[in-house]
Amino acid sequence: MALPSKPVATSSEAEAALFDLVDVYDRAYEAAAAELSLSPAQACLLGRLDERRGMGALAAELGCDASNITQIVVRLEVLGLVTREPHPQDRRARLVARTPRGDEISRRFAAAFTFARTAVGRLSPEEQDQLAALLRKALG
Amino acid sequence: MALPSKPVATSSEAEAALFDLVDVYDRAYEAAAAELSLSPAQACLLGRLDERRGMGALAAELGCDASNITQIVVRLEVLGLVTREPHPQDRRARLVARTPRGDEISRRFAAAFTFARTAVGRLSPEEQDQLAALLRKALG
DNA sequence: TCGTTTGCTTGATTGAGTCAAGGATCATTG
DNA sequence: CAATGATCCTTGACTCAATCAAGCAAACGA
Repeated sequence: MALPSKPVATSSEAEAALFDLVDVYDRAYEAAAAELSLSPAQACLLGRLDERRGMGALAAELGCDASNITQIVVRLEVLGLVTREPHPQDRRARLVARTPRGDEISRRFAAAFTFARTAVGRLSPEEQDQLAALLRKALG
Repeated sequence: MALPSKPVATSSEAEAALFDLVDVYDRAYEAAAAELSLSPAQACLLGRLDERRGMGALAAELGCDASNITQIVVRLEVLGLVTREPHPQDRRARLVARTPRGDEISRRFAAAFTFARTAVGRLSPEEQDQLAALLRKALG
């Protein structure tokens, strides 16, 4: 399990609540991935393949090196969850697509990662709107 | 940079705001650590040493294997940021403590990780209370 | 005292992440 | 067209995080 991104000292109640939220969220994400024998990175990538994409697009969106994507995609390919098809127009490029089994695993991951749904579900509709508005304002 | 712990599909505005918050938070934490040439794990551990602690206590608190802590502490030790002192009563145990330089780096990390402070600071005091209450309720 | 538990380390392995370098293809331009 | 340069991706080398199995040494308990 990844070490929490969490300082010790918190100067306000709201900050402390943010810390706890992020911590619990990250752990829940990791646990949901582990249920399906995926790493968080694999789950993340798989979840972005509702439509097939190029390696470069994935790297840009996820903010990491292209060679990192290559690595993760290769592992997903070995697991039979994605394929790398040739790009019809550009023979340099590869399009990553989920296999049917990849679709199934992705669906099961979405079902397993209940944290956000559950947390939001504890609030009334008005509270949910409030929370969304406050977070948006806090995010600037 | 770590891949975001973020699904694509979000069923509500509040959920989407949570995703964004976690994503931005984690990246900010990583960036603040990088400013000081620390990994997130190193920054996390260093931040927990306001008082000296045993390896086991750190592992338990951070929810990982003791050998992982050993590894990270060794690197921090090489950097001159922590020491491992013998435990006065128990000769099996080691107490990890920050060096003066470790204190300085830790202080600078806390200063560099402005995200939570800044985010909360965008809210009025009443809004901060609201946010804290909503998050606590959502966390269950 | 003897066996067990505790606290930590070591070694091996896997995966994420970055960087540098290179091959292949595309696109442009002279 | 041919040459040049940019783009897309892969490979290799490396660092760090994380886990597991094994083991040592000290403490503890019967």
